[in-house]
Amino acid sequence: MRLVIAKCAVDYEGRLGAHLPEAIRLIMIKADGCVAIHADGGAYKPLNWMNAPNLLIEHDGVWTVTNPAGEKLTITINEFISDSSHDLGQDPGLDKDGVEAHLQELLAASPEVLGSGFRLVRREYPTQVGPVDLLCRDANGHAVAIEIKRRGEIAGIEQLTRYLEFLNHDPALAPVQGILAAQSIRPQARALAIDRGIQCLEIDYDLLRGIQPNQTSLF
Amino acid sequence: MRLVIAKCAVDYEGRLGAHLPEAIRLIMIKADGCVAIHADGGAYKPLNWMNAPNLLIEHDGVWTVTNPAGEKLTITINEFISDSSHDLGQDPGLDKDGVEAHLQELLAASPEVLGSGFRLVRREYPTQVGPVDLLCRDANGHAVAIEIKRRGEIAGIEQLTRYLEFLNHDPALAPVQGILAAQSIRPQARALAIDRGIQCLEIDYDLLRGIQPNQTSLF
DNA sequence: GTGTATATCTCGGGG
DNA sequence: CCCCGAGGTATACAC
Repeated sequence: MRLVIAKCAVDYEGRLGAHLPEAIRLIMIKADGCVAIHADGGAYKPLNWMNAPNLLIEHDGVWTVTNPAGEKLTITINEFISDSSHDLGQDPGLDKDGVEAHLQELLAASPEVLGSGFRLVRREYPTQVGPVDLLCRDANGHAVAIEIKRRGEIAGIEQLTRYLEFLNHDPALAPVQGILAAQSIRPQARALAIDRGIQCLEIDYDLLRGIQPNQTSLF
Repeated sequence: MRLVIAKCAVDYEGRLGAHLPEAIRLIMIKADGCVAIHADGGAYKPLNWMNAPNLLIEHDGVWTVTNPAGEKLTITINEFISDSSHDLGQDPGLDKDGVEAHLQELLAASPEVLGSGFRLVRREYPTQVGPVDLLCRDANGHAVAIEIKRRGEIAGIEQLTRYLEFLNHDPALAPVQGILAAQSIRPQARALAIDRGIQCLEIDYDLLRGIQPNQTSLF
């Protein structure tokens, strides 16, 4: 990784156009060739950037970064303040815990949590407007579509509403009931769910993680 | 801005849990106090981060960053390789060109592109659930709500659906037709649009930019 | 502060 | 390769 502190102006032409007037900034060049310009505020977003793969040409204080998509970043450097390089090596990567995928795995393994007698038909059940997280049958054999979220918000209800709209076009499934399953559900999402006849279920992630799939019916 | 290259392990506990095993990384600390951990690939996203406002405590090679929301980032440093600071000053900020607002300006100036005989009623027509990008009247004088996007996706159809729902409460407007105008429209968005009786229009931005508003009716 | 809409969104997965 | 959905989305703006 190369880190350059420099007084520079930056121009981007690609998906849109963007211009940065001259100022002192950090230019970060990573081992994979990607480039990011950072100001001294806002942890997350660079002011300008180019992702790999791309081509960096340094010529007389003007750096040109181009990529196969035809995007172009031009860095005009008027004063170098610092320039250093370090070999960081390969990163072992990030372990995450508690994302939606985990919740989906756990619920797929223990559909009883969603309702007594529930059994899983399949995960990621496809529709014309995207896949439903879980499709189940309830104790009476009726189809139930489950949308899983870490945080239940209005968008989740909208999403489930779309799926139900299309699932109910299929006579082999209709009528399909809907459940929003989330670790927490905001009052507005709950209100909208009630209005649309969608059931809300708050799921305790830690509790669920403790349930072994083959022990749910044991005493 | 302080830049530290160090062999470190990182733990985040907050909206989810995330763990980074020990490796050499860049730790970036900005003037506003926010912290970002970068590996040597992927220009945009840090591996871990904490946005301002937060509190950074350095204690014996263990850095603890906490914020008011109760999130916590722990950086355990086993070896410092480099540690430098620079005063970057205030950044003048970024100028952008070619975002949705531009498309809206161009379509507002040339409503004929949306349909023969279309005329503009107003931009950002207010409703209870947010402003409609364009409200027009078609050749027959019927109201048409236009939602403008660079890329037409499902969210745009949902948005327009909400607007239409409320616009149709107004007897002076109802019935209101809907159009999604975008540079490109995804198949799922198109499917949902058809299902809801919303029209899709793909707009050529470059072509539109070439049209002069007062020349559309000239030969 | 909450809610809503945008983003050069990034990133990863599946067909 | 495109398409789609999740994200610790972040960020800006209106109410």
